[in-house]
Amino acid sequence: MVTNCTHCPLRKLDIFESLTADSISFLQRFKSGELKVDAGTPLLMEGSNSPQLFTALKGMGVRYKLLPNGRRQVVNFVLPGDFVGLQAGVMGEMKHSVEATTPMVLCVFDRSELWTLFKTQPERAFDLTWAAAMEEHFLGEALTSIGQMSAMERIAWGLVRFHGRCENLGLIDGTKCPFPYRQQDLADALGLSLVHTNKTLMKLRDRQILSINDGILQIMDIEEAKTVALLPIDLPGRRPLI
Amino acid sequence: MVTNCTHCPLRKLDIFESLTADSISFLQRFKSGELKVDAGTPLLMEGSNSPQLFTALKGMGVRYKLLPNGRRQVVNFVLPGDFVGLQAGVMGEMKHSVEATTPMVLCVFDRSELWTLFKTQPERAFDLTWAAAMEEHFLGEALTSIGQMSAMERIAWGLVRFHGRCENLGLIDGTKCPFPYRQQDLADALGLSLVHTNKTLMKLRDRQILSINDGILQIMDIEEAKTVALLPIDLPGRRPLI
DNA sequence: CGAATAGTTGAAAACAATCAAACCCCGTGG
DNA sequence: CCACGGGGTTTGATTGTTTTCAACTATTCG
Repeated sequence: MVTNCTHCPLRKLDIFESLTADSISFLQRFKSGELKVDAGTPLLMEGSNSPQLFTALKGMGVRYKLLPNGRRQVVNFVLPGDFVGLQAGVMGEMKHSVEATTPMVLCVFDRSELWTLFKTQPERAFDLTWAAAMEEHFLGEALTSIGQMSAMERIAWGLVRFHGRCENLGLIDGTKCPFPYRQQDLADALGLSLVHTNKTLMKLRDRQILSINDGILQIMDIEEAKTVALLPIDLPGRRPLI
Repeated sequence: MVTNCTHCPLRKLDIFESLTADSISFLQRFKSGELKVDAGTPLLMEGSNSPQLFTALKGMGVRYKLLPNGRRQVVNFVLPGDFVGLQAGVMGEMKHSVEATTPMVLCVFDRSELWTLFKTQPERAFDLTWAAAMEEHFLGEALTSIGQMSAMERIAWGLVRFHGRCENLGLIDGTKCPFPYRQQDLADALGLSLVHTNKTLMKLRDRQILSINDGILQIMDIEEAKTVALLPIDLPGRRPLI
Protein backbone atom coordinates (compact mmCIF):
# COMPACT_ATOMS: atom_id res chain seq x y z
CA MET A 1 0.00 0.00 0.00
CA VAL A 2 1.78 3.03 -1.29
CA THR A 3 1.31 6.53 0.09
CA ASN A 4 -0.21 8.90 -2.41
CA CYS A 5 1.83 12.08 -2.83
CA THR A 6 -1.31 14.18 -2.58
CA HIS A 7 -1.86 12.86 0.93
CA CYS A 8 1.80 12.71 1.91
CA PRO A 9 1.85 13.17 5.68
CA LEU A 10 5.18 14.96 5.53
CA ARG A 11 3.94 17.61 3.16
CA LYS A 12 1.31 18.66 5.69
CA LEU A 13 4.02 19.91 8.04
CA ASP A 14 4.53 23.67 8.17
CA ILE A 15 8.21 23.27 7.49
CA PHE A 16 7.66 22.01 3.95
CA GLU A 17 6.61 24.25 1.10
CA SER A 18 3.29 23.43 -0.50
CA LEU A 19 3.03 22.57 -4.16
CA THR A 20 0.42 22.98 -6.86
CA ALA A 21 -1.66 19.95 -7.74
CA ASP A 22 0.15 19.74 -11.07
CA SER A 23 3.55 19.61 -9.44
CA ILE A 24 2.41 16.95 -7.04
CA SER A 25 1.06 14.86 -9.83
CA PHE A 26 4.42 15.05 -11.59
CA LEU A 27 6.13 13.86 -8.44
CA GLN A 28 3.59 11.07 -8.21
CA ARG A 29 4.62 9.87 -11.67
CA PHE A 30 8.28 10.36 -10.78
CA LYS A 31 7.80 8.14 -7.76
CA SER A 32 8.29 4.54 -8.78
CA GLY A 33 7.42 2.91 -5.47
CA GLU A 34 7.96 2.69 -1.78
CA LEU A 35 10.62 0.87 0.19
CA LYS A 36 10.30 -0.49 3.71
CA VAL A 37 13.52 -1.62 5.36
CA ASP A 38 14.56 -3.01 8.72
CA ALA A 39 17.00 -1.32 11.05
CA GLY A 40 20.54 -1.89 9.90
CA THR A 41 19.76 -2.28 6.20
CA PRO A 42 22.28 -0.66 3.85
CA LEU A 43 20.46 1.63 1.40
CA LEU A 44 23.29 2.89 -0.77
CA MET A 45 26.94 1.96 -0.87
CA GLU A 46 29.82 4.31 -1.52
CA GLY A 47 30.94 3.89 -5.11
CA SER A 48 27.64 2.36 -6.21
CA ASN A 49 25.74 3.71 -9.14
CA SER A 50 22.24 3.21 -7.83
CA PRO A 51 19.38 3.32 -10.31
CA GLN A 52 17.20 4.53 -7.46
CA LEU A 53 16.91 7.73 -5.51
CA PHE A 54 14.99 8.11 -2.27
CA THR A 55 13.19 10.48 -0.01
CA ALA A 56 12.99 9.34 3.59
CA LEU A 57 9.39 9.20 4.77
CA LYS A 58 9.70 7.58 8.19
CA GLY A 59 12.54 6.46 10.39
CA MET A 60 16.14 7.55 10.69
CA GLY A 61 19.46 6.59 9.15
CA VAL A 62 23.09 7.62 8.74
CA ARG A 63 25.32 8.74 5.91
CA TYR A 64 28.91 7.65 6.44
CA LYS A 65 32.28 7.08 4.84
CA LEU A 66 34.68 4.27 5.66
CA LEU A 67 38.44 4.74 5.66
CA PRO A 68 41.01 2.21 4.48
CA ASN A 69 42.17 1.91 8.10
CA GLY A 70 38.73 0.83 9.27
CA ARG A 71 37.69 4.10 10.87
CA ARG A 72 34.34 5.62 10.03
CA GLN A 73 33.12 9.18 9.60
CA VAL A 74 29.41 9.75 10.01
CA VAL A 75 28.68 12.55 7.56
CA ASN A 76 25.12 13.27 8.63
CA PHE A 77 22.00 11.79 10.12
CA VAL A 78 19.11 11.06 7.75
CA LEU A 79 15.69 12.22 8.90
CA PRO A 80 12.24 12.19 7.28
CA GLY A 81 12.09 14.57 4.33
CA ASP A 82 15.74 14.11 3.43
CA PHE A 83 16.62 13.35 -0.15
CA VAL A 84 19.05 10.46 -0.48
CA GLY A 85 21.12 9.58 -3.52
CA LEU A 86 21.48 12.93 -5.21
CA GLN A 87 25.19 12.31 -5.73
CA ALA A 88 24.52 9.12 -7.63
CA GLY A 89 21.89 11.04 -9.58
CA VAL A 90 24.13 13.83 -10.80
CA MET A 91 27.67 12.48 -10.44
CA GLY A 92 27.14 8.86 -11.41
CA GLU A 93 28.16 7.32 -8.12
CA MET A 94 27.65 7.76 -4.40
CA LYS A 95 30.47 9.32 -2.45
CA HIS A 96 29.27 7.95 0.86
CA SER A 97 27.17 5.06 2.11
CA VAL A 98 23.72 5.31 3.64
CA GLU A 99 22.16 2.86 6.04
CA ALA A 100 18.95 2.66 8.04
CA THR A 101 19.39 3.03 11.79
CA THR A 102 15.75 2.38 12.63
CA PRO A 103 13.16 0.70 10.41
CA MET A 104 12.49 3.13 7.56
CA VAL A 105 9.99 3.86 4.83
CA LEU A 106 11.27 5.65 1.74
CA CYS A 107 9.81 6.97 -1.49
CA VAL A 108 11.67 5.48 -4.43
CA PHE A 109 12.39 7.45 -7.58
CA ASP A 110 13.80 6.32 -10.85
CA ARG A 111 17.16 7.79 -11.55
CA SER A 112 16.58 7.71 -15.29
CA GLU A 113 13.68 10.13 -14.83
CA LEU A 114 15.90 12.73 -13.22
CA TRP A 115 16.76 14.29 -16.53
CA THR A 116 13.06 14.60 -17.36
CA LEU A 117 12.68 16.48 -14.11
CA PHE A 118 15.37 18.96 -15.06
CA LYS A 119 13.86 19.48 -18.51
CA THR A 120 10.21 19.80 -17.59
CA GLN A 121 10.14 20.90 -13.94
CA PRO A 122 12.60 23.73 -13.45
CA GLU A 123 11.09 24.50 -10.05
CA ARG A 124 11.88 20.97 -8.90
CA ALA A 125 15.34 21.19 -10.42
CA PHE A 126 15.84 24.33 -8.41
CA ASP A 127 14.67 22.51 -5.30
CA LEU A 128 17.22 19.77 -5.89
CA THR A 129 19.96 22.35 -6.22
CA TRP A 130 18.69 23.93 -3.05
CA ALA A 131 18.95 20.57 -1.30
CA ALA A 132 22.52 20.08 -2.48
CA ALA A 133 23.47 23.61 -1.43
CA MET A 134 21.82 23.02 1.94
CA GLU A 135 23.80 19.86 2.46
CA GLU A 136 26.92 21.76 1.49
CA HIS A 137 26.02 24.37 4.08
CA PHE A 138 25.55 21.78 6.77
CA LEU A 139 28.82 20.09 6.00
CA GLY A 140 30.56 23.44 6.20
CA GLU A 141 29.15 23.93 9.67
CA ALA A 142 30.12 20.41 10.69
CA LEU A 143 33.62 21.01 9.40
CA THR A 144 33.81 24.19 11.43
CA SER A 145 32.53 22.40 14.49
CA ILE A 146 34.96 19.50 14.23
CA GLY A 147 37.85 21.67 13.15
CA GLN A 148 37.57 24.44 15.72
CA MET A 149 35.58 23.30 18.74
CA SER A 150 36.30 21.25 21.86
CA ALA A 151 34.64 17.92 22.57
CA MET A 152 31.98 19.47 24.79
CA GLU A 153 31.20 22.19 22.30
CA ARG A 154 30.94 19.71 19.45
CA ILE A 155 28.61 17.41 21.30
CA ALA A 156 26.37 20.26 22.40
CA TRP A 157 26.36 21.57 18.83
CA GLY A 158 25.52 18.22 17.30
CA LEU A 159 22.73 17.43 19.71
CA VAL A 160 21.16 20.90 19.73
CA ARG A 161 21.12 20.74 15.97
CA PHE A 162 19.56 17.30 15.92
CA HIS A 163 16.97 18.47 18.43
CA GLY A 164 16.15 21.43 16.21
CA ARG A 165 15.68 19.23 13.17
CA CYS A 166 13.32 17.01 15.14
CA GLU A 167 11.40 20.06 16.27
CA ASN A 168 10.84 21.11 12.67
CA LEU A 169 9.48 17.66 11.93
CA GLY A 170 7.08 17.65 14.87
CA LEU A 171 9.02 14.91 16.62
CA ILE A 172 9.43 16.83 19.85
CA ASP A 173 7.67 15.90 23.08
CA GLY A 174 8.36 18.65 25.59
CA THR A 175 12.13 18.77 25.83
CA LYS A 176 12.55 15.29 24.41
CA CYS A 177 13.09 13.86 20.97
CA PRO A 178 14.02 10.44 19.64
CA PHE A 179 17.72 9.67 19.25
CA PRO A 180 18.08 6.12 17.99
CA TYR A 181 21.84 6.30 17.52
CA ARG A 182 24.56 4.69 19.61
CA GLN A 183 27.25 6.75 21.31
CA GLN A 184 29.64 5.29 18.78
CA ASP A 185 27.63 6.91 15.97
CA LEU A 186 27.78 10.27 17.70
CA ALA A 187 31.52 9.83 18.26
CA ASP A 188 32.06 8.97 14.59
CA ALA A 189 30.00 11.99 13.58
CA LEU A 190 32.00 14.41 15.69
CA GLY A 191 35.48 13.00 15.24
CA LEU A 192 35.81 11.88 18.86
CA SER A 193 36.65 8.58 20.49
CA LEU A 194 33.84 6.57 22.02
CA VAL A 195 35.32 6.84 25.49
CA HIS A 196 35.72 10.58 25.38
CA THR A 197 32.24 11.02 23.94
CA ASN A 198 30.85 9.00 26.80
CA LYS A 199 32.69 10.98 29.46
CA THR A 200 31.68 14.28 27.91
CA LEU A 201 28.04 13.21 27.75
CA MET A 202 28.28 12.40 31.45
CA LYS A 203 29.50 15.91 32.15
CA LEU A 204 26.64 17.44 30.19
CA ARG A 205 24.27 15.24 32.13
CA ASP A 206 25.85 16.21 35.45
CA ARG A 207 25.53 19.86 34.54
CA GLN A 208 21.83 19.29 33.88
CA ILE A 209 22.13 20.47 30.30
CA LEU A 210 21.15 17.38 28.32
CA SER A 211 21.04 13.63 28.46
CA ILE A 212 20.57 10.61 26.22
CA ASN A 213 18.68 7.65 27.58
CA ASP A 214 16.86 4.72 26.03
CA GLY A 215 17.01 6.25 22.58
CA ILE A 216 15.64 9.56 23.84
CA LEU A 217 17.54 12.81 23.76
CA GLN A 218 16.42 15.29 26.39
CA ILE A 219 17.70 18.85 26.41
CA MET A 220 16.92 20.11 29.88
CA ASP A 221 18.49 23.54 29.49
CA ILE A 222 18.26 24.56 25.86
CA GLU A 223 19.68 28.03 26.43
CA GLU A 224 22.74 26.73 28.19
CA ALA A 225 23.12 24.03 25.54
CA LYS A 226 23.11 26.64 22.79
CA THR A 227 25.67 28.66 24.69
CA VAL A 228 27.97 25.67 25.01
CA ALA A 229 27.47 24.94 21.31
CA LEU A 230 29.13 28.26 20.44
CA LEU A 231 27.91 28.27 16.83
CA PRO A 232 24.35 29.49 16.36
CA ILE A 233 22.29 26.63 14.95
CA ASP A 234 21.09 27.64 11.50
CA LEU A 235 18.17 25.55 10.24
CA PRO A 236 16.02 26.49 7.27
CA GLY A 237 12.64 27.88 8.25
CA ARG A 238 10.81 26.53 5.27
CA ARG A 239 12.08 24.12 2.69
CA PRO A 240 11.11 22.12 -0.37
CA LEU A 241 10.17 18.46 -0.17
CA ILE A 242 10.78 16.24 -3.16
CA MET B 1 38.54 44.47 -21.88
CA VAL B 2 36.28 41.55 -21.12
CA THR B 3 37.08 37.96 -22.03
CA ASN B 4 34.64 36.56 -24.54
CA CYS B 5 33.14 33.25 -23.43
CA THR B 6 33.80 31.75 -26.85
CA HIS B 7 37.48 32.28 -26.35
CA CYS B 8 37.54 31.56 -22.63
CA PRO B 9 41.03 30.24 -21.91
CA LEU B 10 39.73 27.95 -19.18
CA ARG B 11 37.30 26.19 -21.47
CA LYS B 12 40.18 25.09 -23.68
CA LEU B 13 41.51 22.86 -20.91
CA ASP B 14 40.81 19.16 -21.27
CA ILE B 15 39.31 19.03 -17.81
CA PHE B 16 36.31 21.15 -18.77
CA GLU B 17 33.47 19.84 -20.88
CA SER B 18 32.96 21.59 -24.18
CA LEU B 19 29.67 23.30 -25.01
CA THR B 20 27.71 24.01 -28.12
CA ALA B 21 27.94 27.50 -29.59
CA ASP B 22 24.35 28.13 -28.51
CA SER B 23 25.07 27.26 -24.90
CA ILE B 24 28.12 29.46 -24.88
CA SER B 25 26.18 32.35 -26.25
CA PHE B 26 23.63 31.95 -23.48
CA LEU B 27 26.42 32.08 -20.91
CA GLN B 28 27.78 35.14 -22.64
CA ARG B 29 24.45 36.88 -22.10
CA PHE B 30 24.29 35.56 -18.55
CA LYS B 31 27.69 37.08 -17.90
CA SER B 32 27.26 40.66 -16.81
CA GLY B 33 30.91 41.63 -16.58
CA GLU B 34 34.32 40.89 -15.24
CA LEU B 35 35.86 41.70 -11.88
CA LYS B 36 39.53 42.25 -11.15
CA VAL B 37 40.49 42.37 -7.49
CA ASP B 38 43.67 42.74 -5.47
CA ALA B 39 44.97 40.15 -3.08
CA GLY B 40 43.08 40.31 0.20
CA THR B 41 39.83 41.68 -1.22
CA PRO B 42 36.67 40.21 0.32
CA LEU B 43 34.39 38.91 -2.46
CA LEU B 44 31.38 37.69 -0.50
CA MET B 45 30.53 37.95 3.16
CA GLU B 46 28.78 35.31 5.24
CA GLY B 47 25.15 36.35 5.64
CA SER B 48 25.23 38.65 2.64
CA ASN B 49 22.66 38.39 -0.10
CA SER B 50 24.87 39.19 -3.02
CA PRO B 51 23.22 40.18 -6.30
CA GLN B 52 26.25 38.75 -8.04
CA LEU B 53 27.61 35.30 -8.66
CA PHE B 54 31.11 34.55 -9.90
CA THR B 55 33.27 32.08 -11.69
CA ALA B 56 36.93 32.38 -10.87
CA LEU B 57 39.01 32.90 -14.03
CA LYS B 58 42.46 33.61 -12.64
CA GLY B 59 44.04 33.65 -9.23
CA MET B 60 43.22 31.89 -5.98
CA GLY B 61 41.09 32.56 -2.94
CA VAL B 62 39.61 31.02 0.21
CA ARG B 63 36.15 30.20 1.46
CA TYR B 64 35.96 30.46 5.25
CA LYS B 65 33.68 30.77 8.25
CA LEU B 66 34.36 32.85 11.35
CA LEU B 67 33.32 31.72 14.83
CA PRO B 68 32.01 33.95 17.59
CA ASN B 69 35.22 33.22 19.52
CA GLY B 70 37.38 34.59 16.74
CA ARG B 71 38.57 31.29 15.34
CA ARG B 72 38.35 30.63 11.64
CA GLN B 73 37.61 27.54 9.55
CA VAL B 74 38.83 27.56 5.98
CA VAL B 75 36.18 25.57 4.13
CA ASN B 76 37.96 25.28 0.80
CA PHE B 77 40.42 26.91 -1.51
CA VAL B 78 39.04 28.68 -4.58
CA LEU B 79 40.79 27.93 -7.86
CA PRO B 80 40.12 28.94 -11.47
CA GLY B 81 36.92 27.37 -12.78
CA ASP B 82 35.23 27.34 -9.38
CA PHE B 83 31.74 28.75 -9.12
CA VAL B 84 31.35 31.15 -6.21
CA GLY B 85 28.09 32.32 -4.68
CA LEU B 86 25.79 29.42 -5.45
CA GLN B 87 24.47 29.46 -1.89
CA ALA B 88 23.43 33.09 -2.19
CA GLY B 89 21.87 32.17 -5.52
CA VAL B 90 19.65 29.38 -4.30
CA MET B 91 19.36 29.94 -0.54
CA GLY B 92 19.21 33.71 -0.42
CA GLU B 93 22.37 34.24 1.58
CA MET B 94 25.95 33.07 1.78
CA LYS B 95 26.82 30.63 4.51
CA HIS B 96 30.50 31.40 4.35
CA SER B 97 32.75 34.26 3.29
CA VAL B 98 35.02 34.28 0.26
CA GLU B 99 38.13 36.34 -0.17
CA ALA B 100 40.89 36.67 -2.75
CA THR B 101 44.28 35.38 -1.64
CA THR B 102 46.10 36.46 -4.79
CA PRO B 103 44.96 39.05 -7.30
CA MET B 104 41.98 37.51 -9.09
CA VAL B 105 39.88 37.89 -12.21
CA LEU B 106 36.29 36.66 -12.04
CA CYS B 107 33.34 36.40 -14.41
CA VAL B 108 30.36 38.15 -12.91
CA PHE B 109 26.82 36.86 -13.32
CA ASP B 110 23.57 38.44 -12.40
CA ARG B 111 21.78 36.57 -9.67
CA SER B 112 18.39 37.62 -11.00
CA GLU B 113 19.11 35.74 -14.22
CA LEU B 114 19.62 32.47 -12.36
CA TRP B 115 15.99 31.59 -12.60
CA THR B 116 16.06 32.14 -16.37
CA LEU B 117 18.91 29.68 -16.49
CA PHE B 118 16.87 27.04 -14.72
CA LYS B 119 13.88 27.60 -16.97
CA THR B 120 15.61 27.76 -20.32
CA GLN B 121 18.89 25.88 -19.87
CA PRO B 122 18.22 22.61 -18.10
CA GLU B 123 21.71 21.36 -18.99
CA ARG B 124 23.23 24.32 -17.20
CA ALA B 125 20.88 23.84 -14.26
CA PHE B 126 22.09 20.27 -14.11
CA ASP B 127 25.68 21.51 -14.14
CA LEU B 128 24.96 23.81 -11.23
CA THR B 129 23.49 20.93 -9.28
CA TRP B 130 26.54 18.92 -10.19
CA ALA B 131 28.75 21.68 -8.82
CA ALA B 132 26.82 21.77 -5.56
CA ALA B 133 26.95 17.99 -5.24
CA MET B 134 30.68 18.07 -5.96
CA GLU B 135 31.23 20.63 -3.25
CA GLU B 136 29.19 18.46 -0.90
CA HIS B 137 31.39 15.54 -1.83
CA PHE B 138 34.54 17.48 -1.14
CA LEU B 139 33.29 18.69 2.20
CA GLY B 140 32.43 15.12 3.14
CA GLU B 141 36.01 14.11 2.40
CA ALA B 142 37.36 17.07 4.34
CA LEU B 143 35.14 16.16 7.27
CA THR B 144 36.46 12.62 7.14
CA SER B 145 39.99 13.86 6.98
CA ILE B 146 39.67 16.25 9.90
CA GLY B 147 37.53 13.90 11.93
CA GLN B 148 39.53 10.71 11.56
CA MET B 149 43.09 11.49 10.57
CA SER B 150 46.26 12.60 12.37
CA ALA B 151 47.95 15.91 11.68
CA MET B 152 50.45 14.40 9.28
CA GLU B 153 47.78 12.50 7.38
CA ARG B 154 45.59 15.59 7.13
CA ILE B 155 48.36 17.78 5.81
CA ALA B 156 49.45 15.19 3.26
CA TRP B 157 45.83 14.75 2.20
CA GLY B 158 45.18 18.47 1.85
CA LEU B 159 48.32 19.16 -0.13
CA VAL B 160 48.11 16.14 -2.41
CA ARG B 161 44.56 17.15 -3.19
CA PHE B 162 45.55 20.74 -3.90
CA HIS B 163 48.37 19.51 -6.10
CA GLY B 164 45.93 17.33 -8.03
CA ARG B 165 43.56 20.23 -8.60
CA CYS B 166 46.43 22.32 -9.92
CA GLU B 167 47.45 19.49 -12.21
CA ASN B 168 43.97 19.41 -13.73
CA LEU B 169 44.25 23.12 -14.39
CA GLY B 170 47.62 22.89 -16.06
CA LEU B 171 49.30 24.76 -13.22
CA ILE B 172 51.93 22.11 -12.60
CA ASP B 173 55.60 22.57 -13.39
CA GLY B 174 57.30 19.23 -12.87
CA THR B 175 56.57 18.38 -9.23
CA LYS B 176 55.75 21.96 -8.32
CA CYS B 177 52.59 24.02 -8.20
CA PRO B 178 51.73 27.45 -6.83
CA PHE B 179 50.57 27.59 -3.21
CA PRO B 180 49.94 31.22 -2.32
CA TYR B 181 48.50 30.50 1.13
CA ARG B 182 50.09 31.06 4.51
CA GLN B 183 50.65 28.22 6.94
CA GLN B 184 47.91 29.77 9.03
CA ASP B 185 45.45 29.23 6.18
CA LEU B 186 46.44 25.59 5.91
CA ALA B 187 46.13 25.20 9.68
CA ASP B 188 42.66 26.77 9.63
CA ALA B 189 41.66 24.49 6.76
CA LEU B 190 42.73 21.33 8.56
CA GLY B 191 41.69 22.15 12.12
CA LEU B 192 45.24 22.35 13.42
CA SER B 193 47.18 25.01 15.29
CA LEU B 194 49.71 27.07 13.38
CA VAL B 195 52.60 25.74 15.43
CA HIS B 196 51.68 22.13 14.98
CA THR B 197 51.12 22.64 11.26
CA ASN B 198 54.55 24.13 10.97
CA LYS B 199 56.25 21.32 12.86
CA THR B 200 54.44 18.69 10.82
CA LEU B 201 55.40 20.40 7.56
CA MET B 202 59.00 20.28 8.74
CA LYS B 203 58.73 16.54 9.26
CA LEU B 204 57.31 16.03 5.78
CA ARG B 205 60.15 18.11 4.40
CA ASP B 206 62.74 16.14 6.39
CA ARG B 207 61.29 12.92 5.07
CA GLN B 208 61.68 14.28 1.55
CA ILE B 209 57.98 13.93 0.82
CA LEU B 210 56.91 17.51 0.19
CA SER B 211 57.76 21.10 0.96
CA ILE B 212 56.29 24.58 0.73
CA ASN B 213 58.61 27.44 -0.11
CA ASP B 214 58.15 30.91 -1.53
CA GLY B 215 54.55 30.23 -2.41
CA ILE B 216 55.48 27.02 -4.23
CA LEU B 217 54.33 23.57 -3.16
CA GLN B 218 56.65 20.80 -4.25
CA ILE B 219 55.72 17.16 -3.84
CA MET B 220 58.98 15.30 -4.15
CA ASP B 221 57.55 11.83 -3.51
CA ILE B 222 53.99 11.73 -4.73
CA GLU B 223 53.53 8.00 -4.05
CA GLU B 224 54.67 8.32 -0.47
CA ALA B 225 52.56 11.44 -0.04
CA LYS B 226 49.47 9.59 -1.23
CA THR B 227 50.26 6.75 1.14
CA VAL B 228 50.54 9.12 4.07
CA ALA B 229 47.28 10.78 3.00
CA LEU B 230 45.41 7.50 3.65
CA LEU B 231 42.30 8.54 1.72
CA PRO B 232 42.54 8.14 -2.05
CA ILE B 233 42.22 11.57 -3.64
CA ASP B 234 39.07 11.61 -5.74
CA LEU B 235 39.01 14.41 -8.29
CA PRO B 236 36.56 14.58 -11.18
CA GLY B 237 38.10 13.62 -14.50
CA ARG B 238 35.94 15.92 -16.56
CA ARG B 239 33.62 18.60 -15.34
CA PRO B 240 31.33 21.41 -16.43
CA LEU B 241 32.42 25.03 -16.44
CA ILE B 242 29.84 27.74 -15.98
C1' DC C 1 23.15 -19.73 31.68
C1' DG C 2 26.47 -17.89 28.01
C1' DA C 3 27.09 -14.70 24.40
C1' DA C 4 26.55 -10.35 22.43
C1' DT C 5 25.85 -5.35 22.57
C1' DA C 6 26.00 -0.90 24.62
C1' DG C 7 27.35 1.87 28.17
C1' DT C 8 30.64 3.23 31.99
C1' DT C 9 35.00 3.94 34.44
C1' DG C 10 40.14 4.55 35.65
C1' DA C 11 44.96 4.87 34.41
C1' DA C 12 48.51 5.72 31.19
C1' DA C 13 50.18 7.34 26.90
C1' DA C 14 50.06 10.11 22.84
C1' DC C 15 49.00 13.98 20.44
C1' DA C 16 48.17 18.65 19.68
C1' DA C 17 47.45 23.39 21.74
C1' DT C 18 49.34 27.15 23.98
C1' DC C 19 52.90 30.26 25.40
C1' DA C 20 56.85 32.80 24.50
C1' DA C 21 60.61 34.09 21.92
C1' DA C 22 63.74 34.18 18.10
C1' DC C 23 64.47 34.46 13.32
C1' DC C 24 64.19 35.84 8.47
C1' DC C 25 63.05 38.56 4.70
C1' DC C 26 61.94 42.87 2.90
C1' DG C 27 60.41 47.47 2.41
C1' DT C 28 60.64 52.16 4.64
C1' DG C 29 62.69 56.15 6.22
C1' DG C 30 66.18 58.61 8.80
C1' DC D 1 73.84 52.63 4.72
C1' DC D 2 71.65 50.95 8.49
C1' DA D 3 68.06 50.97 12.05
C1' DC D 4 63.35 49.87 12.42
C1' DG D 5 59.07 47.43 11.99
C1' DG D 6 55.85 44.08 10.18
C1' DG D 7 54.42 39.71 8.46
C1' DG D 8 55.35 35.19 8.20
C1' DT D 9 58.02 31.23 9.76
C1' DT D 10 60.63 28.47 13.05
C1' DT D 11 61.83 26.65 17.63
C1' DG D 12 61.68 24.96 22.60
C1' DA D 13 59.17 24.29 26.82
C1' DT D 14 54.96 23.47 29.01
C1' DT D 15 50.24 22.44 29.50
C1' DG D 16 46.13 20.16 28.54
C1' DT D 17 42.91 17.60 25.89
C1' DT D 18 41.91 13.42 23.78
C1' DT D 19 43.10 8.68 22.69
C1' DT D 20 44.13 4.21 23.81
C1' DC D 21 43.97 0.25 26.66
C1' DA D 22 41.71 -2.57 29.72
C1' DA D 23 38.31 -3.88 32.61
C1' DC D 24 33.77 -4.01 34.47
C1' DT D 25 28.51 -3.35 34.46
C1' DA D 26 23.93 -3.69 32.69
C1' DT D 27 20.68 -5.51 29.56
C1' DT D 28 18.91 -8.45 26.10
C1' DC D 29 18.29 -12.65 23.71
C1' DG D 30 18.65 -17.48 22.34
